[in-house]
Amino acid sequence: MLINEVSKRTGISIHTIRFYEKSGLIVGKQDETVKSNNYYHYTEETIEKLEFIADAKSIGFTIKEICQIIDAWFNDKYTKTQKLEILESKLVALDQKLEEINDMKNRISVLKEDVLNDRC
Amino acid sequence: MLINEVSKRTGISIHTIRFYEKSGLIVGKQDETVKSNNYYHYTEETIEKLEFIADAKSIGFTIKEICQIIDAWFNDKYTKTQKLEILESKLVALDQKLEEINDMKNRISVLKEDVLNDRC
DNA sequence: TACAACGTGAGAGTATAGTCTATACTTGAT
DNA sequence: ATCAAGTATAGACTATACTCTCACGTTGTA
Repeated sequence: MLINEVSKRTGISIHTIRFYEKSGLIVGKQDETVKSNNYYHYTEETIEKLEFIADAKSIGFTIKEICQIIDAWFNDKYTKTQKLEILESKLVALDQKLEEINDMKNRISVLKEDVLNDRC
Repeated sequence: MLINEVSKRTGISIHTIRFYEKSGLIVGKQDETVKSNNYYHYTEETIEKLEFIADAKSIGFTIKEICQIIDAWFNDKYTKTQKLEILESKLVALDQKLEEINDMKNRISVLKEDVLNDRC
């Protein structure tokens, strides 16, 4: 499928998709047999990746980190052991985030109590 | 205390502290009785705020959001009801983040299993 | 009194993650 | 054949959150 369809299916703008391609998150293929244009073609894999990217971004992963995860997922850039290490490190980071968020919830709850009881 | 001490106690650079002051997150007071300089003086409240800011930033709150929380905490800019609404909305946002992070943990665990079993 | 260390304000520079514009070529429907 | 809509490339622009530099005045110790 062409970029327009990818954009429509994911809700991610064409500009942003191109930006992600430049950043190495996704890869389109040009059809060698067609010489009149240099249009990029994308597959279902791109859709999957873009959906993953959207979720990963919303929880605070940077593009570099997302790139690592995608490489550990789709590419042969890393060995099996390296892939497992990368994924494990992300799980550890997520556990830490869970903890930090729970701490923050407690702190804000205390603030709320303080406001409620005019201690603030 | 002066900015240098604030910086040393919080580990936040003087530049960043000034940036936070410009952004409205913290406020220093100039001593009116001293006319030879215009040094800003900070209190323990500033230290508390800066520690809160560091934690809030690390879980993904933007400066605008942190500003809102601090105003709901220290300022009289908002009514009691408004303060409670702001704090409640942040708690809801944090609960949503917890959910998203747990979802991402599951997804990455699946990827890990796939790599482990050479399905990837 | 010299001078290093500290303080201020203004503004330039950097990194990240887009977002938009301009130019030019291609495709597809009429 | 025409022309709107789609595509590619390069590069400019924006927002956020710093980070650094410069110029210059102040303070405190030798």
